[in-house]
Amino acid sequence: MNIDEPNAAPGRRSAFGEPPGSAVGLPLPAAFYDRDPALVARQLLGCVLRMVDGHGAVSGRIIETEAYLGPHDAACHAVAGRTARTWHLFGPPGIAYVYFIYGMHWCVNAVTREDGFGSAVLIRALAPLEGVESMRVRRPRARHDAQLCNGPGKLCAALGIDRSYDGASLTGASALTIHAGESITDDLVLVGPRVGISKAVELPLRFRCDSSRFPQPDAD
DNA sequence: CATTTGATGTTCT
DNA sequence: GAACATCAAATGC
Repeated sequence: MNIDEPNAAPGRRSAFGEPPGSAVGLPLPAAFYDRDPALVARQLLGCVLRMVDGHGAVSGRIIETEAYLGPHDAACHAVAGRTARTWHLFGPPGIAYVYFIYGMHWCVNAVTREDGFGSAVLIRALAPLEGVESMRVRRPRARHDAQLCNGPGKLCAALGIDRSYDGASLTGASALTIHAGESITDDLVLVGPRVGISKAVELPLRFRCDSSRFPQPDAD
């Protein structure tokens, strides 16, 4: 796979037997994540975050991300150093950094750059792809399917991501993975400052795209 | 519609 | 003790 174009057509479809139209590709390799988190955040748009448990696959296309650059970035958890909480944020590229926020929500990041450097990309929103029924069970208060995964806490609830996935590999051979998906051209990408940041520079580090342009999952 | 507020607990100052 | 990479219900138009 060419990590500079992870969603390019060749090799996009995986051999894992996804239903036709799921557009789930190969798991992204660790080298994909061993780069500038802002670039990784942009290129994760259109890729697929996927959880496989005893009940089957639950997944969604990534439609919003946020980059956290490193210890020099006042909004990044790495500013506090490598503590028990941020241990995996400083881990090798391609693992998950999962943390608990506001007393009730989990958030999942893809760790970027080399082992020992604390930077990551927060996965902020998904467009549901597989396992919508499981998502509805896990998020009974969501009134519409469009609201199952349209926030960082919501998508962790919908996929069942919690502390037990902190430090887990995202690159394959595990329950939680990120796969190549649909290519997102620049004209579909909206860029803005990070959400809810009072400190730190207001660089355009948030990336999002509209889910309506993607192939829709098969109706139930 | 938009804006405000309550829930809830960990982390850091 | 305050802040927090949030969510959903309640309130105000």
